[in-house]
Amino acid sequence: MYQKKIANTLNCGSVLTKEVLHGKWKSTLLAGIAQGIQRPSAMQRMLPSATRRVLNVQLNELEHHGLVSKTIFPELPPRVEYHLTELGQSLLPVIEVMEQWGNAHRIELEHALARNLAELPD
Amino acid sequence: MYQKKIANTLNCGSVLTKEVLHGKWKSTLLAGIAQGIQRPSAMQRMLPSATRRVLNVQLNELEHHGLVSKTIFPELPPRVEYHLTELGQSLLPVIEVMEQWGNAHRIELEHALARNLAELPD
DNA sequence: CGGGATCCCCATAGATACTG
DNA sequence: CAGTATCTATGGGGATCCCG
Repeated sequence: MYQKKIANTLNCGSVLTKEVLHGKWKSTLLAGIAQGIQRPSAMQRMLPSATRRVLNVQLNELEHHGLVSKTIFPELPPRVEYHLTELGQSLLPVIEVMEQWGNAHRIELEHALARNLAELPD
Repeated sequence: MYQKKIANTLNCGSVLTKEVLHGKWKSTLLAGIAQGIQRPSAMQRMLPSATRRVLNVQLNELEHHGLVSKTIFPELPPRVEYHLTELGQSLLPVIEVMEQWGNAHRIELEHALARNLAELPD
């Protein structure tokens, strides 16, 4: 019988942070929401290569993790807005640090990652 | 990640950072190496639940990404040491920020992650 | 001691179609 | 416009065995 994957050692804080950010579009979504991109349709415009389903899945995860809140307006046409919670806002500086490090070392990183990441203009 | 289908948007720096840290044990490995745990056998002692193979895979990735350097001593018994490169050292503050955020919000996060695990499909 | 090679499971996420 | 259901498949990571 295949045993469940070895649980992550949650006593390591960085692993918790990685867990919360785990997902292909999460950091981008959080940054986008922080910048005012709050409606799903706008997010799709921001990330045209992400499917609606995946965005929904990740938004749901972000919501369940307490990083964003979801507001449904009972209108026609339907309107939904996502906002950062306090916890989500507290994560922004962390994303910002990651953002800066990634940008600062973009050249070296892209070279090293070149075999794994295809270039996409987006 | 799934770059063969849809490549990650590399114009987002945080995605680069996530790519580099992508892997179950990478942040722990980097922190360990920074603290002087440089030999594979020591890493296994530090992470007894990680298999040797996975540690090797992730160490190879870290090396390939330019975060660590590998030194092989042609001795008997064989000896190998990993050291942080400058790039790897520059990443330490980033991990530290993630570490602190994760620790600061441990309670809420563990609650949210546990709740997430409890949510099974109907 | 250190590092592969092989096999296998399942979580993430892509494509598509459908509902309200 | 927003969200869900089903299907598919890539690849991360676990177990195990074998080599220098």
